Amino acid sequence: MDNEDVLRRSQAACDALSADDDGLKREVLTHAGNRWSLGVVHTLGVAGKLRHAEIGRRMHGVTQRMLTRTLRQLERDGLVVRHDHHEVPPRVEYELSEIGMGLLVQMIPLWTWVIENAEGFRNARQSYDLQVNALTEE
Amino acid sequence: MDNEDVLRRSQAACDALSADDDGLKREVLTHAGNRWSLGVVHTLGVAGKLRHAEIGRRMHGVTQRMLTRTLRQLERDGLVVRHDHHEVPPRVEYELSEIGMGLLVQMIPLWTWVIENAEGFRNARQSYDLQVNALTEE
DNA sequence: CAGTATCCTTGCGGATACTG
DNA sequence: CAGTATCCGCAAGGATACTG
Repeated sequence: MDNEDVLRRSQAACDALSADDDGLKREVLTHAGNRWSLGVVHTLGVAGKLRHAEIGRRMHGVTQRMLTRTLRQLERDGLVVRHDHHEVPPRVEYELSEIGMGLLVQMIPLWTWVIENAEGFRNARQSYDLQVNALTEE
Repeated sequence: MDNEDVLRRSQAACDALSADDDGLKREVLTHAGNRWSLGVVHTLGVAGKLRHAEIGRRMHGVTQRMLTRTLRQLERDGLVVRHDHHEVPPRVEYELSEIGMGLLVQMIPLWTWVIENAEGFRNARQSYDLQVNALTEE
């Protein structure tokens, strides 16, 4: 993919995102950036079908509230399927949908790239913050 | 890339993101999900070097405040370079950095996929909302 | 177990007015 | 022109306690 190709394809993609009348696509993209979404998608992708508590155990730091909220959002976006077995005590399992698996696949190159460029982000931020401090201390 | 390969690579990527002590990588990902970030990155990618007002003109609906804020954030993340010519009246130009161009490239497959699956999202949301309405109206 | 309910803080997004 | 300053509403994220 050469430089022109990049621009042509990004043009097409951004046109489509701009013409996004109801904001649905941007919303999905935003949700993907939320605190726990990527972790849940990944966890379910790796492990298959999991119960609520089991997901919580595998993800460090998530509270019950945020896990429930994230799962509801992912379910609403069609990325996760909720299986309620209607038992007492309750047993509810979650798994990635087809489309959710698709997202997982699409996210991987981006994640990999972000990880590879982490040092660059850190350096950029440091020099930026230094500059700002120097200015405000004048 | 077969199914196992997907899982192996997502495992590696998510391990790296989980070990993200300072949250820097997640932060960059979150910023990419913000309202105007993608548009600015795209606009600069297509047009090259642009002035503040020129970016505003090319992006429908953005306010001065949000544009400035978005540019500051992108600059802090190292995705955008700010050229202040120190003239009166002020002339400031922005352009994508190398690393910013890299993000643009990485985002394209994801955007394309989101656009292609927009119908899926819409359907998922509709049936979800219908179910919720049916439950709360009981 | 799988959630709600409540309360809180933070930051996004936006409108409007002002300035070097 | 390229921003600040000030206001607002809203949703994300989190802590804690309670429930069928």
